[in-house]
Amino acid sequence: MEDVAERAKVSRALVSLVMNNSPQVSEEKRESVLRAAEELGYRPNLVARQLAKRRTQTIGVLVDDLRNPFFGEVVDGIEAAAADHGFTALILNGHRDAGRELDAVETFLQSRVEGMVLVGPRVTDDDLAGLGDATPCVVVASGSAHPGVDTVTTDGRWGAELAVEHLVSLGHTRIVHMDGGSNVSAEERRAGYRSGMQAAGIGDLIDIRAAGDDEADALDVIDELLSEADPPTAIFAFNDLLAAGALNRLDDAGVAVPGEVSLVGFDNTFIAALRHLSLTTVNQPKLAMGRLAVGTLLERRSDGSGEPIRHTLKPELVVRGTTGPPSKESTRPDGPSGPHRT
Amino acid sequence: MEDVAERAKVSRALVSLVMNNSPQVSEEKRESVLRAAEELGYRPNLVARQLAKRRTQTIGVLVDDLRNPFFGEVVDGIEAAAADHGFTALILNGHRDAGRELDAVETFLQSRVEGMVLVGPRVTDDDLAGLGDATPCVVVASGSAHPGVDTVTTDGRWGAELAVEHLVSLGHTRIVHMDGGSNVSAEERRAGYRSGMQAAGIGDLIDIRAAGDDEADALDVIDELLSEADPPTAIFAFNDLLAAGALNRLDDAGVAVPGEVSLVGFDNTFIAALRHLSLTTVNQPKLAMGRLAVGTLLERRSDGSGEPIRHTLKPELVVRGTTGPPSKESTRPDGPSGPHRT
DNA sequence: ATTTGGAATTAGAGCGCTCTAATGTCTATC
DNA sequence: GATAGACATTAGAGCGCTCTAATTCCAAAT
Repeated sequence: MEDVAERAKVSRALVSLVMNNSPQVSEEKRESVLRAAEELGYRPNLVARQLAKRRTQTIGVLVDDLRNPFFGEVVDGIEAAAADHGFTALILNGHRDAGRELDAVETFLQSRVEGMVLVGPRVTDDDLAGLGDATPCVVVASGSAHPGVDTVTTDGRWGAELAVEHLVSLGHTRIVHMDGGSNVSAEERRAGYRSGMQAAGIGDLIDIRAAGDDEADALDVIDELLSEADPPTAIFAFNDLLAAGALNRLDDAGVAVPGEVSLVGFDNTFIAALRHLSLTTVNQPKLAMGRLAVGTLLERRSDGSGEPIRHTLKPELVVRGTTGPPSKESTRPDGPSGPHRT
Repeated sequence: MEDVAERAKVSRALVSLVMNNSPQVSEEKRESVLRAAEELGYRPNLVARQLAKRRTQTIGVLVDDLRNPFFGEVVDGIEAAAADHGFTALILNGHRDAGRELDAVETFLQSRVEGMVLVGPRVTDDDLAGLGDATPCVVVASGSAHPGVDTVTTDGRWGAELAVEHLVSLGHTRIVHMDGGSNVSAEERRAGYRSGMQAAGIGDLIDIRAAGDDEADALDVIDELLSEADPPTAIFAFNDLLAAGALNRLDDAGVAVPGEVSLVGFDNTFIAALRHLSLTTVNQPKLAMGRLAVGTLLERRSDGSGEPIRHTLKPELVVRGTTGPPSKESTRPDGPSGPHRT
C-alpha cells in the first residue's frame, strides 16, 4: 500500500479511499492510484482491513455434516442471502460431533465473525449459553430453547405426525420409528411420532428404536426388526439418509418395499426424489431456511436484544413410492381405526 | 488483552506468551494470566494475531458445488489433513460458476491464505495463471496444465476406458457418452470414451452427447436418445448425478435398466451405492484425494518452486446393477468383436 | 485583494496482537 | 563479594490498514 501511494504520488490515506471507492476522491487521482495498484499487483490485505475497521463482514456457518445433502442446500441459501448483504460466509464442518462443533464456534468467535448460524448442531443449550452473547447466533434445523439464540426450524413434531397419519390412513398400525439417536431434532420427531400414534388410537403400539442420522445407522436396527416374530408393516425413519440405509438393508433381506414394509423419511433431500428410491418423505424448505437464518441474524444485529426469535416453518408430506397399504396377512384383524388392547 | 495484563499484573507481552503457551514462562505467572483471562472472558483476536504474525494458518478450499456429495467427501479429506497440520480450512462455494470461483479465489488471496485447493474448479488455466504465483495452489479433480499449480486427479481417461471396456465385454456396441459439458474433467473422460471405443474396434460408433454434471442435465438428452430410430443399448454418463438423472428419465419412459439400456456413472458417490440405484460406476478415492491435496500443498510451501506436481490416481470400476448384457433384438448381427462398416 | 466555504487530500494515531532486543532476577562459580 | 550465565519478563516497534481531524486548495463572494 505504501508502495502504491508512493508510485501514485499520493498519501496512504488516499489509496485507502480509492480502495473503498469513496465518492470524494477526484477522478484523476483515482485512476492514477488504480493504475499504480495494477502495476504493482497490489492486493489489499483483508486481515489488516478487518482489524482496522473492527468489522469483518463475515458470518460463520457451522455445518453438521457436509456429506448429507440436506446441509448443502441449507448452506446454499445462507450463502446467497449473506452475499446479498455483503457478507462472506465462513464455513466450518462439525463432523457430527459436539466437541468439534464447539471448537468451530470458538474459531468463529476468535475470528470475530459478526454472527453465526449453526446448521443442525449437536451442541447442547448449556454449551450455547456461554457463546450466544458474544455474537448473534441462530440455530437452524436443530432448535434450541436458549434465550440467547434465535432459531429457524421446521416443525418436526408436525412433520412426524404427518408421516404417521399418512401411514395410518394407508392402513398401517405396526409402525416403528427409527429415531435420530443423539441428534438434537430426534426428540421432537419422536414426540410427533408418539402423538401421531396416540391420535390414531394406536398408542399402545408405539415402538421406537434407537438409530441415528446416517445410512450406516440403519443396518443393525433393520436386522433386529426383521428377526423379530412380528415385524412392523411400516417404518418412519429420522431422515432420508437413514431411510436410504434401511432401504438398502431391506433389499438385502429380500423384503419388498412398499409391498411388505412401507418406509417414510424426513428432509426431502434430492436422493429421496431419485425415481429408483422414490422415497416418501417430509419436506423441509432448505433454501428458505438458509435465507431466513441470515435474515434473522441481520435483524438481531440491528435490533440488539429482545425476545428470542423462533421461526417455525411447516413441513409437508411428499408421497412417493415407498409407502402403500400393508399386505393382507400382516394387517391386524381390528384394523387401524379402533384402539388395540392386549 | 491490555486488561488481562493489568489484572494479572504483568505485561502485555507476557500475556501473549501465555496465550501461545510458550514454555519459557513460569507456572505461577501462567496461572495468574489464565485466571485473569478467564475472569474477563478474554478471547484472543485471531485477526490481530494473524496480522502481527504475518501468518494466517489457513488454507482456502474452493468447492464447485456443495450439493454434489462427491465434493463433500473430498472436503472431508482436506479438512482432516489440514487439521493434522494445524491449519484451518476456509471453505468457499463456487456454485458451478467460473466467475464466482474467481471471486472466491480473490477472497482467499486477500485473506492471505497460505495455500488453496480448488476442488473441481471450472476456471481455465488462463485464469489460474495470474493467481497461482501469489500462493501455492493445488487443483483437485479438475486437472490443469498450468505450471504454477499442482494437481491431484484421478485418471479420467483410464476410468472412461474401464467403463467402455466393461460395457463392451457385456456385448454392447452402441454405447453413447453423455458428456460433462463445460466441466473441466469432461474432455478427459470423452477422450477415454473415444479411445475405449476405438480399442474395441467400434470407433465408428462413437456417439457423444453434450449433457452436463447435474441431474437435470440428463433429461433432454435421454428424451432425445429415446426418440431416435436406433437408441443405444448402453450409456456412459459423465458422473453419478447425471447418471441418476438419466435413470430417472429412463424410468419415466418405462425403459428397463439394465434390461434395455445399461448405464455407467462416474465418482462412486454414496448415491451410486444405494441398492435401489445400484449404479455401476467408476470410483474416485475421494478422501485420499483430499488428503493428498493438502500434502501436496504443504510440500510446495516448504519446497518452494520446482516442477509442478501431478498426482494421478488410478480409478477403478465398481460393477453394480445398472449394467448387463444388451437385449437380443438390439444386439448387432456382427457382434461387438469385429469393427462395423457401413 | 481578502474572505469564505466546500471539496480534496493528508498526517498521524490506533486496531490487538507478536517479536526482537533489552532488562531484570537468580543461582552457580571462582 | 564479584561475575557470569541462564532464565523470566518487559518495553516498544511494527503488522497493513482505516478513520478523525487538520490542512491544503481553489473558486466564488465580498
